[in-house]
Amino acid sequence: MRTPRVTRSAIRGAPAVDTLDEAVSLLRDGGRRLSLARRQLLEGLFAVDRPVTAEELAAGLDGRIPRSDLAVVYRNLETLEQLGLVRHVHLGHAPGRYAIVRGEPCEYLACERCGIVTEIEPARLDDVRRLIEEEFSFHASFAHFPVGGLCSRCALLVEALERRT
Amino acid sequence: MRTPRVTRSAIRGAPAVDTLDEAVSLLRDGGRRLSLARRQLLEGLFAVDRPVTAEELAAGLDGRIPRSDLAVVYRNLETLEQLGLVRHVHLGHAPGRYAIVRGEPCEYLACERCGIVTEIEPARLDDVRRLIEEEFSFHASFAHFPVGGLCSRCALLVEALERRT
DNA sequence: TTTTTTGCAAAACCTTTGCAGTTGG
DNA sequence: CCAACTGCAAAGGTTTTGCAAAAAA
Repeated sequence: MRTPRVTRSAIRGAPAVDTLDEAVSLLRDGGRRLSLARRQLLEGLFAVDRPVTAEELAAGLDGRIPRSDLAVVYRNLETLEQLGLVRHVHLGHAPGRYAIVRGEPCEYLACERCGIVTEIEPARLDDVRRLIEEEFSFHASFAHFPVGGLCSRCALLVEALERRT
Repeated sequence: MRTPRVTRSAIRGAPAVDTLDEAVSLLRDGGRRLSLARRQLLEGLFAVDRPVTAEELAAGLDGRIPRSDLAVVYRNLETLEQLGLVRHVHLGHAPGRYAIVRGEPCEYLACERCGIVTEIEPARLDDVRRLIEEEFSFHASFAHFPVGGLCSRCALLVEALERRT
């Protein structure tokens, strides 16, 4: 783990960021400035409202915002994440995906074979979390690193392949 | 996901590889040759018997095996993984760690704050797996991507930090 | 005006690939 | 002998860093 760090957004019940104005306030509260690049980044994140890569953001989200510098995008995502306005998820080996913090973080199941990703409302994983908590005293979260494994389709496929061995 | 691929080792109940001789047999069965580099790699993996990085292997595992070329190490780990002799795990943002397939794959809990990694005997996660299977028809595994979250120490710490906000 | 942020270039980091030469079977 | 493998160098993909110039407060 390179940078152990826990932000507002990592915590259940952390306040959501519902509007650009609210985001701007939080930015200012954190002693940071609202640069043009920053405003456009936030606009893009609000506009798509799904986890996107830094690359996609720098490329302008298909014309939704002006293109910009990739390094600046990364730097600003990092800043916004520290302030709890943004969070990111690692889906398999793919580049990280960033999203504005709106309500509860989504959690994810990611098939390691076909790459399909399923969003899960956190409450639906509470039993799983409880079980892990009881057994291991560990507070599991699948918002930053998803549940890995095989989707039902791939599981069947793999089972079939195995039988033919 | 760059390379969707499922190997012998990803499957519960896949045969263990307990000795170098056995590994060599499986290598030959797969139509591959036992080069010096390959033998030394296997020796190293058997010697440490814990997940190590390609870098550590190329550096000779602190003198346990001769140093070697990193690209060759990666290529051979890939080969061995395809044959089901090796598997790897991604712990946080760190480089992948490779281990010989000995019995059941370990599964892991990885704290996202302090980086501590806990090995879990797979059977102890069967209830969790069952719950996820029933609810989402998804076959979870925490051998390749661990359970993320906070260890109890960090959870307490974060809670304390939160209260002071 | 002062501190923060940008823009660009370069590097860092992990991993893969190409290719000429060597080796294992 | 010949396919498989090595060794080296180079590139690929993602993310970070350094620094002079520009912009925010």
